[in-house]
Amino acid sequence: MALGKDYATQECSIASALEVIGERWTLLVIRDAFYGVRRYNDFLVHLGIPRAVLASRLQALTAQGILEKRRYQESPPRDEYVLTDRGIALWPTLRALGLWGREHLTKRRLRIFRHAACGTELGPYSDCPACGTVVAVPDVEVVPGPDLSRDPADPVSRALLKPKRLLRPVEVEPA
Amino acid sequence: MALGKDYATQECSIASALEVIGERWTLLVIRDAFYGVRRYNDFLVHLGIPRAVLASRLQALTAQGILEKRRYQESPPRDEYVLTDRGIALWPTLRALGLWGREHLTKRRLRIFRHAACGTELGPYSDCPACGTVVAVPDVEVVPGPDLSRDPADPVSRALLKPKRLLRPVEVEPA
DNA sequence: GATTGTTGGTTCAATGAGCGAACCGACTGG
DNA sequence: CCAGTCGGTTCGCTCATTGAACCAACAATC
Repeated sequence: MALGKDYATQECSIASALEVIGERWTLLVIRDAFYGVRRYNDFLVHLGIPRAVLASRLQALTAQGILEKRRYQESPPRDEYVLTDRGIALWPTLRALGLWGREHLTKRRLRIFRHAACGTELGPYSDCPACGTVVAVPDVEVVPGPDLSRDPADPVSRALLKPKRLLRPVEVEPA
Repeated sequence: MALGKDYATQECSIASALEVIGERWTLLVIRDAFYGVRRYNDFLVHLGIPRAVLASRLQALTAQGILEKRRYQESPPRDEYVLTDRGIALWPTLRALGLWGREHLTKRRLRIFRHAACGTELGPYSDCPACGTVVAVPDVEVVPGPDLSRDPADPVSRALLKPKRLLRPVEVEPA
């Protein structure tokens, strides 16, 4: 919220959190990072976000230590943005938000999250009902649900149709 | 948010959720509702939110079925806003967000959430470590933590210094 | 019965953030 | 040499947010 003044006066960790991740688009950028999106252009086409806004969000998230900018080739110089531990710690929030949206708004099963080790669908707290443990983020597998469109327009969405683990880089085939 | 166009094209329950509760101030209004704030003026002084924005948010949340407008006296006609079941279902999201903010940003214990029945501090998923159950929202007690200021300026914050259960109306003493 | 205060708003001008389109520099591949 | 890609920046336009002022319905006080 643009560091809008007023949240600061709230003595509240929720307000502090919103100060950092509460702006428009920010949480969707982070969601995409969990799905393995790492590059400027992939965020761009997948989110349909204005370029200037994306640049601003990536910079802010990097400054906050939620994303890390990492050089992955030298010539031409190219960077990718990956979640830090602090960013990964947002998973329970995203999970709770997605579950609420699914149950109270969309009522569709768009994506299913499973324990990669055993294939069991995760409980609301990213727990594996079969193994009785809380599943770490890298061990979560995302698979398309029955209500997800099978032929999306953009290449990133198409790449995300393949089952994959969270955080693993998505493989976008060049147009 | 603002029903900005683009979230709509995302096939994602997180995006849908953000469409509804992602605007500036919205989640803080909901947080206050959990804390027992119910009246226009109490939201106003506690949040320091512009009047027009508060009116707009309350109306939107009511339209979405997250808050319910309820007449509590006839003359003069006065309404209060209380959380519906759909609103109460946002508790895990708020809890996750607050925990993240506390651990990665503020690093202070501002408020402590306990199981009212046994007094045990809640785990990250609103579970009671002592009883081994997930604690329902009305059974959660909020008490001020060691790092919370003891003499806040506004009367609502002052009223919230008393331990109380979530959702129970806060008793603000008239100025 | 006139005045003041409380509650819950609406209206207004000024500012700031988001938007889409255009542009740009560094490089690659043909 | 030319076209194309990637990761941005710049530029107007529009729309949302802000803070201050105003307002209507009533209650309590003088």
